[in-house]
Amino acid sequence: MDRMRSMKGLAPNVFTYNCLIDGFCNCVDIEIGKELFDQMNEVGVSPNVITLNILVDGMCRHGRINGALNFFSGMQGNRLKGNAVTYTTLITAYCDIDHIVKAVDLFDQMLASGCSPDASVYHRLISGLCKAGRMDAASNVLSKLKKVGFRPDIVCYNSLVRGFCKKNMVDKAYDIIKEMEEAGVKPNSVSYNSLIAYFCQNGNFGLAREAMEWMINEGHVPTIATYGDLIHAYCSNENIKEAMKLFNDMSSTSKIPPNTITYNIRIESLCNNNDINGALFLVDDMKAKGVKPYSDTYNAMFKGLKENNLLEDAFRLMDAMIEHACKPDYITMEILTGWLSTVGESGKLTSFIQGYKVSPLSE
DNA sequence: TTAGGGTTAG
Repeated sequence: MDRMRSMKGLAPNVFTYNCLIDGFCNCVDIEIGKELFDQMNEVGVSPNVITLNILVDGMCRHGRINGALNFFSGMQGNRLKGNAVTYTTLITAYCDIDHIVKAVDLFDQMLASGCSPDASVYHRLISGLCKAGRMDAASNVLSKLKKVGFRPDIVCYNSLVRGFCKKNMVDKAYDIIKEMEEAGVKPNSVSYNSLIAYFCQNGNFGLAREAMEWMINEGHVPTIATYGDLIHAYCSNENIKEAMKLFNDMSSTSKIPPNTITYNIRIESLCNNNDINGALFLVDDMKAKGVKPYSDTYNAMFKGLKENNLLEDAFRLMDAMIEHACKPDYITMEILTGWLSTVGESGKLTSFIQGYKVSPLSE
């Protein structure tokens, strides 16, 4: 931009600034984005609503949601009014941090300010309310959405199905599915998976498998999440045989190979049953199948190894983490700190944190 | 040429 201005004598316009601010907000530094915003005013380029939205979104993405709201409020007093995009961004951000009251408040504020919401604003709010388990309010917003002439889409319906299932209101979930069919929005695998998850959580394997059949008859294949739910539920109910069967079916018949989460479910279950060798075998199996273990895989293992005080195996896995650049998270640290300090191996932990291997059998 | 992407498993 500097070269454009000085060498070509071209003045940057609002597009130039918006692109630049977006770049700084997304990957470098919000403060520079704000400085550029101030600079626009100094050089007489008027920011538009897109400039506002870029900054609001940037602040939200950097966890500065209240800062974003303050910035927005400050602008509203001046010449910049928000639009549906501004409100969607803020409502989504507040929903994500479970400040659902604030999200609803912003929605009301939008209506009061005369800014007309689009379908997206309704969708986000419904999704947020469903996640928060506020199904009455979600149903309410759904009615409003329809009243003003929008139509819920598949994602919006799925939020509702899931929300009702989580609240043990499965009849309501079925009502939504019925409504979807009537509205010509075909339930998809996500819709069925919500029902399957509900039955799994209640240990109702008969109905879970029935829902899976229903899903298949409707032309949807079970997904990695379908299998994950079922395998987890079978493990929790100590029906390891059935869990194993599904796990093996995944690679052979279903052509959906188990992923990291599927492995984690089984590894956790084996560790809980003190079958450490079985769990270690699965970690090797992951390697053989090219499935990458993440910190939670290691955490499950460390927990099991700690219970059984199998230090050498833990050192081996700590090295594997270093080798594969898998970063320990706070859970890893919690498990290892407690364990290694009681057995007088805190030195290993220090090396581990610094990214050095710990295993080479120190004297 | 610039802005918002929301639903599923551990």
